[in-house]
Amino acid sequence: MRTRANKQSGATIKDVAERAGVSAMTVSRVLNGESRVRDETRARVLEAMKALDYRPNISARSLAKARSFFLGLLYNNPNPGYVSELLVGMMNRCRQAGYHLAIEDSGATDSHWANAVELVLRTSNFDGVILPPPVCDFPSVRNALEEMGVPYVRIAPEEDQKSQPSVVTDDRDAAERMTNYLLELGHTRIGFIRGDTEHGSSRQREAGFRAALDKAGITLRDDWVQPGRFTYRSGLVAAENLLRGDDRPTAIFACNDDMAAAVVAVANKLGLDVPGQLSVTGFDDTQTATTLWPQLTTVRQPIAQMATAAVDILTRALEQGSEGGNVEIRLIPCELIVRGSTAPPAR
Amino acid sequence: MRTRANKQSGATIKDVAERAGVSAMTVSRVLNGESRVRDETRARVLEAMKALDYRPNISARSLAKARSFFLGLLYNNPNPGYVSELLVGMMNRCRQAGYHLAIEDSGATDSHWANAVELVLRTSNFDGVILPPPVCDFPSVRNALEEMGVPYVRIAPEEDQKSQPSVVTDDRDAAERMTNYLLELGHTRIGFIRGDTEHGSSRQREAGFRAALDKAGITLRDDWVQPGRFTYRSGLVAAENLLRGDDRPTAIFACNDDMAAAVVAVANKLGLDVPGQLSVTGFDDTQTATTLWPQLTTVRQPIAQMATAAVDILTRALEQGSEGGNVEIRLIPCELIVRGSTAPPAR
DNA sequence: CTATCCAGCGTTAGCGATAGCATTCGAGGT
DNA sequence: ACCTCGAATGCTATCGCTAACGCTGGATAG
Repeated sequence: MRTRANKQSGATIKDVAERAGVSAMTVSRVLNGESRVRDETRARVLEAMKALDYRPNISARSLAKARSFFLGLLYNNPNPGYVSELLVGMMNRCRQAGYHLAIEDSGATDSHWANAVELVLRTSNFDGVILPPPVCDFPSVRNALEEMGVPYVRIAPEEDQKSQPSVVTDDRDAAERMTNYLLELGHTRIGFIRGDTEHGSSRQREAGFRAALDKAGITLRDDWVQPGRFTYRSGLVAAENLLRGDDRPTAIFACNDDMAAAVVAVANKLGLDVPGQLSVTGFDDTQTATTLWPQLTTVRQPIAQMATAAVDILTRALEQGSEGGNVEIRLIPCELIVRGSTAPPAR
Repeated sequence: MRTRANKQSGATIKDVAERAGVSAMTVSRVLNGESRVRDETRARVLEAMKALDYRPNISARSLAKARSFFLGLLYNNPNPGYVSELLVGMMNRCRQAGYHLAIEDSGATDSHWANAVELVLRTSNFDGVILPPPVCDFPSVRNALEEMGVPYVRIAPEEDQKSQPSVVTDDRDAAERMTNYLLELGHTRIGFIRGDTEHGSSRQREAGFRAALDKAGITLRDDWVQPGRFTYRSGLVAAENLLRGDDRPTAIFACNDDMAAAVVAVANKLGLDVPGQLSVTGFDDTQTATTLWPQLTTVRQPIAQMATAAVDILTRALEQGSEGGNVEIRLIPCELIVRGSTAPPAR
């Protein structure tokens, strides 16, 4: 055939073999870094590869090895900063491990994903898949993956933390620490803005927040807990509800940085000084946290590190096949970052 | 062989063929939606596929067709918001066109990329590659791609705009329009913060800015043009230089939103009211623009749309092979977005 | 009534690489 | 001198799919 549109217009493994005076198998061995090749032979092969500008055909390799060396990231349009960091962490480790990373989105909710995932997997043959939140908690996605026998690792899942390999954080604990920090500053009138209820982390954070208040013996006012959806816009509404009137909190714990940014914006509009009259805390330490004035006191999730860990777990599992019976869980702790948006309450 | 680690533990095309009582070739035809199959036969095949839960092996197909149906995005860690929008636009079109998107990063500069790109292409067999800024202007990357014969499309390139398929914007014109808007508000004392000189768009924007001032007969003070690198931090420095002392501009044109955010932050620190005492404009309309208070007057680049266009050009070129001799260039215009960060100057 | 044509399908021959043995060959044991 | 053994390499059969071409039988043209 030898189409000219064929990418493999260059040399194939056979050409290299011929030129080096060995069999194709030996070239393959050199290619895969196997040991049973004499140094001199290896040198000849390498030279031939260079001379012919040989490039192995990945599809052929994938077919023969029944591996694609592609990992899929199935994500659901969360925060750009979050995704961006995920990608950085993943790509680093992928490169090290000799994998490539493909991304698939379906800006839809749980139900839409069932089909989307099926379609993706039908046309892609990923060796494994990584599920960040909130996709990691979509039952339909997990079902589809399990039915198709595709290994996956979840990042910061809420459900079934122990049954499947995953990377988890200590959101709850971090939220408690953050709240304690506010208490130590002297705040007792603290408002709270929830995150998207679809995300398990929202519940974790609220639990930590409440636990800290409980331990301090402070009763939380119902109207000081406002719903939010992790978006700036939802934060605006929540902040207005919390700050309207004179009987307002002296500190607000927002479940992520974007909503905290909204709180700062509303405070500015109302002429409230941050942090003089109102302390604000965020969560995630995304770029937003340092793009504001004042910069946000927040909790850093080492997202890139989590992503790296996820790839790590996945590739390791792939290398050792299905034998390694035990599911690997890795805990990555959060860190409290104190910046300019918090101060002791005005008296 | 029939490894059990083999993904293809399920049915192959032959099994389907057998069950449907046809040849494998016919199944392949059904799979690829070719027409020369009787409806009844097609139905039998489809049924057999469903019954056996058949999933085509992508590697085998890629090998036979000499196409991978994977596109690569080579990016260089710009702004998360930018990347995020790129991804959205690309993935949508990719899905429609039956392609997958893989991303590759090498948080390095031009020189580092030469090797990185080679390595990537040696281990990936993308059908084509998309180069957003600033990678699109790295000669080493383009050379590598051309040597390896991999088609590529550039987004918003500065060099060689006409020699290769690309998606371009009217940065220059948009900057001029933005400047005119400030002039119309009555500003004559306008400061400017440059972007990263590695990005061609920086120069375009500055050119547009200067052109508008020229036409209005306003001479630009040298110390009112400050360097910047598109980062928030560089914006802080630039803003402090512009705003220190009393003889300061009444408006500042920052080359992107993050730097504009920094200007707002510095203004707040100095007790300058935005927009009352200082108008600020950004560029890109990233998330930052609406996460601030006041929200930024800025220029929206329809990034997602540009990304879509890039995929479009690339896939179209791939479908028609190397025949379609003419290079496709698509221009996507920017849009001026007026928000709260600009107002007439105080008198 | 025969030649032509084409829709509909099958056969064959790869695509480029790797797995699993088979083979060779020299070193060391007895 | 014979045998065993293991390191280095080759042979062959796939991996699953598709391109290219070949065959068939009925519709159509003349």
